[in-house]
Amino acid sequence: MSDLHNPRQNHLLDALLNAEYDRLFPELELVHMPLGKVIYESGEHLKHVYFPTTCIVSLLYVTENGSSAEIAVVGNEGILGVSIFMGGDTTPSRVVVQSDGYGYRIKAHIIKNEFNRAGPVLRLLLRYTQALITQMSQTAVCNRHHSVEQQLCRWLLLSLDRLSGNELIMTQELIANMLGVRREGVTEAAGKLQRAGLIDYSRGHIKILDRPKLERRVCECYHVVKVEYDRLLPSFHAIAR
Amino acid sequence: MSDLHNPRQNHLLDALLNAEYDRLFPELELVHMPLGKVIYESGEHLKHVYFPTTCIVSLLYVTENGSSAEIAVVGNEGILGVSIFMGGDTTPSRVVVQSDGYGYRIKAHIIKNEFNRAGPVLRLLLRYTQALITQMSQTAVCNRHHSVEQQLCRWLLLSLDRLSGNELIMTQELIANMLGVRREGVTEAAGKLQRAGLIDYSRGHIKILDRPKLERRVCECYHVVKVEYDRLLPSFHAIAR
DNA sequence: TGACGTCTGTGCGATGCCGCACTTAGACTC
DNA sequence: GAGTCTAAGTGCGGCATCGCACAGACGTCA
Repeated sequence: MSDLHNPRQNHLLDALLNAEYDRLFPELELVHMPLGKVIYESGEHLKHVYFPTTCIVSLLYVTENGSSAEIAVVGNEGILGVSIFMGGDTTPSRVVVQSDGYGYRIKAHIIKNEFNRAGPVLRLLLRYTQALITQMSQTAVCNRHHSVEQQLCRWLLLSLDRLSGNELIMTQELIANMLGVRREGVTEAAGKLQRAGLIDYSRGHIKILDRPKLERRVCECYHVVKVEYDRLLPSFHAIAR
Repeated sequence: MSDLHNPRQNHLLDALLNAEYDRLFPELELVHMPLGKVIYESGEHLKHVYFPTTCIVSLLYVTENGSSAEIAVVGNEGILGVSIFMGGDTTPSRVVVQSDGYGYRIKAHIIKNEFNRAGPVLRLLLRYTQALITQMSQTAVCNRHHSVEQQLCRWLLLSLDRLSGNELIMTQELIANMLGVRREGVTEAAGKLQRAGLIDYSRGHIKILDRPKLERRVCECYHVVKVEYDRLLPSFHAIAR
């Protein structure tokens, strides 16, 4: 495997002790996760958990009339498929790749076995799950109280935190689906940010020009979640090792 | 202790094997949970988990400007303070009693010890936590896409499911705080439901007259969550025993 | 180079919710 | 029975977002 791809790029895997890492390593399968790929369909029985390394993935809920809303974003800080070890084996959410990249996956029964050792892996995964719960809750509040523009800022920052560069490949149409708003609403909000010099975009490419200003314009929701992630998963090494 | 109060009124406690139940029983402390009582303040270090029996409790997130939104409802089907065993020891949410009643609490370190046995109690609590995650996620979607009236129906049904009778003690002002909308918005929605003969209310007393009609008027969110709870925590006995 | 498809911008009326102010109506107290 | 308090109803202007329609603008590929 090339230097390009290394399981330790995922923060959770990187936090493991050598003993656990060595047990899991042979079971890790590198997978390409292309833009738009549906990792789990709503209600589907989950066969693997995924540890994203360079991709970003969205957890979406889709309503009966076809509209959708993003519940959470997961990148190299996290894991997909928590319901496998939480005990449900499936969830009503749909999981879609939002930014092309790679990740490692591992068969459900392997991670379950590891989890059932009730050691550092269990503790790490549960702490991550709690951070995820915070993100979901804050999303609910944000949907209720904040403007499209603020939510767009939040979304950009969430994505940026999980990327190496400062450019996103993403159309306004797709962002609108994530946020559960109209495409025109995103156009308007993005236009404002562009005019203010915070971002620059064209035809599916978004460049972040001024992150500090973006952080000042975003609603509190972004910061609340970030603080909670940092608190729960600080130096990862301190938790699991 | 009178027959009125019995820990087995809480479904999670009721699902325990005798071995686990007998270990926990001496540690259970009956507590009155009066309307409006703040069980946990946002960010506070949690000292107990609570198993509601006759009360109903709301998980709220409060924004900087003072507006709030309910993230989830917990009654005798659940437990409060999941972050204790998830590993965070605290959460950014505020937890407030929404309907007067009782519950049992247990010291944090006791439930942690039990959890760390990695047996049926752990499995039960994690499955419950997953159900809770579903409720939170669906709340986020509902906040985004559904009308105040639909959300009021959902809220009424969620409360009703956790009560013995068909009457709620709750002002429209408080409901508005839970839903994160204006009081007048609730007045309008409740007026419609009353005129349609689904409910009857006056000065803080709400009677549900026609539950089936309420279920037909509610958005899908209610049903999605209910189905998931039933799936994850079916006959509780099957899980833990 | 030209044609087509996709992405983005704009204008419009409709709507649902907001914030505020004020009224009406039960319930409780003295 | 009068006064007081709280819960609930109503009216009005404002605003954000919606749904729809259509017009440019950029890329791609023949």
